[in-house]
Amino acid sequence: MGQPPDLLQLLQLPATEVAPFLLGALVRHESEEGPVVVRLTEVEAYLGPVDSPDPDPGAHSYRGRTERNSAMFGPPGHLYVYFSYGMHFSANLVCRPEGTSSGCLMRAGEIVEGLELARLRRPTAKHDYELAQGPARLAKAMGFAREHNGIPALGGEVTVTLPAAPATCVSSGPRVGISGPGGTTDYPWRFWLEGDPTVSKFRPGVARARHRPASAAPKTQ
DNA sequence: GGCGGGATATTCT
DNA sequence: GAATATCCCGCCC
Repeated sequence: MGQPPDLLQLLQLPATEVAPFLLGALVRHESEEGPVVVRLTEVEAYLGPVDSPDPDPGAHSYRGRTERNSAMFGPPGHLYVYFSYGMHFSANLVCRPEGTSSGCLMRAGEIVEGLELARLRRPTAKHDYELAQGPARLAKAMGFAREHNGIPALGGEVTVTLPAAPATCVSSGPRVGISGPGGTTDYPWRFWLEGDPTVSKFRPGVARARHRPASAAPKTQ
């Protein structure tokens, strides 16, 4: 028996409408090493390219389809897993019909099954609430990596199950780690379960001073 | 527990 | 060449 029709139907909608319903959802990944299940406590919504009805300057797909982001243009209910900062993976659940681009970034959650395996994958976590406290941590605890980009998430290796009832105590605010247009309070598309200890700590997406090669030092005159 | 800085590779300009 | 949907470590409260 597959998913209740609710979920696939829900995933036809833009991520901004889907996101709050994903709070409390269970995401199960059955790998060769064993199963791990996370209960989502924090997600972020991303919409589409500049020339779409819902342009989103913070979205990877804002400048159109590329090899990297093509999974976001694929069918809803699949994963978009991307690699960033040269070392981390993060996973999205793709929304809206094929050919359009929208997705929900899984930012944080509580590991509710497969704790031992999750601890092995995240040896630096001092507490269990840190195992999936952040998008790259969640992906690592779940075992999501490059090979999971574009695979179905509604059955098979990965399964998403909605909670019996939509979550209460949902808060929303600006997205994390995005600076410039699209990153500020104009787009309050980060959703989380208020008070849950597994929700990631926000660091405001302000541009911190960056390491720069000496050759790129600012001109003084 | 909160900060500052470094690390790392893929992408697009 | 520069930015990035981030995390970890060391240090300081």
